[in-house]
Amino acid sequence: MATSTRGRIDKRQAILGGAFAVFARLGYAQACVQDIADEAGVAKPTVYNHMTDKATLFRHAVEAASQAALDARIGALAPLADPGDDLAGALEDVAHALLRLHTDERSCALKRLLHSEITRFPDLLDVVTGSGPHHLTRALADRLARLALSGRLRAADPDLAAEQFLALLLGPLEARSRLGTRPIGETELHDMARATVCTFMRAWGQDTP
Amino acid sequence: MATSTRGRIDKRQAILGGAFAVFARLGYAQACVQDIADEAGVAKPTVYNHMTDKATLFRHAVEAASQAALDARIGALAPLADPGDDLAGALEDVAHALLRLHTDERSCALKRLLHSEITRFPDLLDVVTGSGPHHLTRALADRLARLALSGRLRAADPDLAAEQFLALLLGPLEARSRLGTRPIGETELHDMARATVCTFMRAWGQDTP
DNA sequence: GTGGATTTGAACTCATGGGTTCAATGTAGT
DNA sequence: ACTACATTGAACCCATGAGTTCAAATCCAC
Repeated sequence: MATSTRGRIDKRQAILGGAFAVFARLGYAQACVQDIADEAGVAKPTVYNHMTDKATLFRHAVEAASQAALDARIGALAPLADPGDDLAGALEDVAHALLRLHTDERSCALKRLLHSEITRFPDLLDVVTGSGPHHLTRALADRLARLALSGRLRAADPDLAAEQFLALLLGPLEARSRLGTRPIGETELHDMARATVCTFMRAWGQDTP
Repeated sequence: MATSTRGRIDKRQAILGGAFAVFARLGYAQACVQDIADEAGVAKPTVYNHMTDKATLFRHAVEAASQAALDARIGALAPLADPGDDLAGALEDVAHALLRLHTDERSCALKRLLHSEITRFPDLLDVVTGSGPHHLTRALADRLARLALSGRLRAADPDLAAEQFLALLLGPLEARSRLGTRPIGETELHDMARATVCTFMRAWGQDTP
């Protein structure tokens, strides 16, 4: 047939990718395995050749997407390693990058899937605590602790500072994006990043200017 | 006995209540109408006597629960109408009340349902924008504007202040409650409220004390 | 009581979809 | 070329559950 089956390419990747795409589009219950197989360009028995269940298929797909999202987010913290002499500017860059990463299609879908299926798949909590906001908070706290040590931020409680920075940044997202159904314009993202950094520096910047 | 259709109205409430309970427990797709009828203490045809669809049943149940949640949350802002001379204390009371309201069983279930079914029921967005965080933010912004007028807060942008207060307060909830699957202790709630108010006052309190 | 509407249980129809089977058809490695 | 295995399409089995039908039971106003 004219299908794209080229030898022994690892179909597993195609299946996981297609699975996440379909789950993201339809949710767990509404996604049927045939749709996933079609999306992956693969026959249905092939899916069951690699994954025993629809459930484990879901788990693996979410796990992979979750890990990828975490890597990207932690990577976005890089400018804080050497912020130069414009700390607020570096924070704003990081804030904007994080906003972009949290508003893209896959991230919104991932968040929806986690929220909706967490009762049916309680073991996804391990994936979340392993790659969810907790790890990102810790990574950010590490950066902030360094900055506090060099006297550019209040020294007290970098964990709390990181938690509040992310809260200030990402909290308004839900309402503004209408639960992730509305894209947010680039200028609005910049405004949100600036407002976050401005308030954050008032609360956590070096006192006695 | 007030109306000639008393029975009808009673059953309708029971059905809506049971529907929300079952939807909250199982999600939309997994909840079957028979379960809902049982939960409501009613026969299945009676459900279809009041609601044409499983879908409209879901809509009405979510709408009712959403409205109730909004009323409670806006009610929790009351102490800000007359905060006395301890503004931080009043803010902390409000913060704590809001945290309690956002962590109870029904609120978590409601949030899960909205996130998971928003793609299948886009019209629920109207319910959300009508009774979701947006209205709460506006109500809080009104209170903060009054306080700013009397010189007890920075005057600039009460809308932003309200948005950031709620973000600081509710943003950390997601990670701490593990997506709503873990109850948060009373002392931890108090700590969160205090940390929020402390940071909020540093950023938005009257400058030059 | 009586009559009209409502509720009820049980059985029914029908569509969906998870998971399997199987014979035919590649595809690798040797 | 030959063998061992992966893949494929199509059909199949079977559980689940939405929505309906209907006769019997129940309720309410008058």
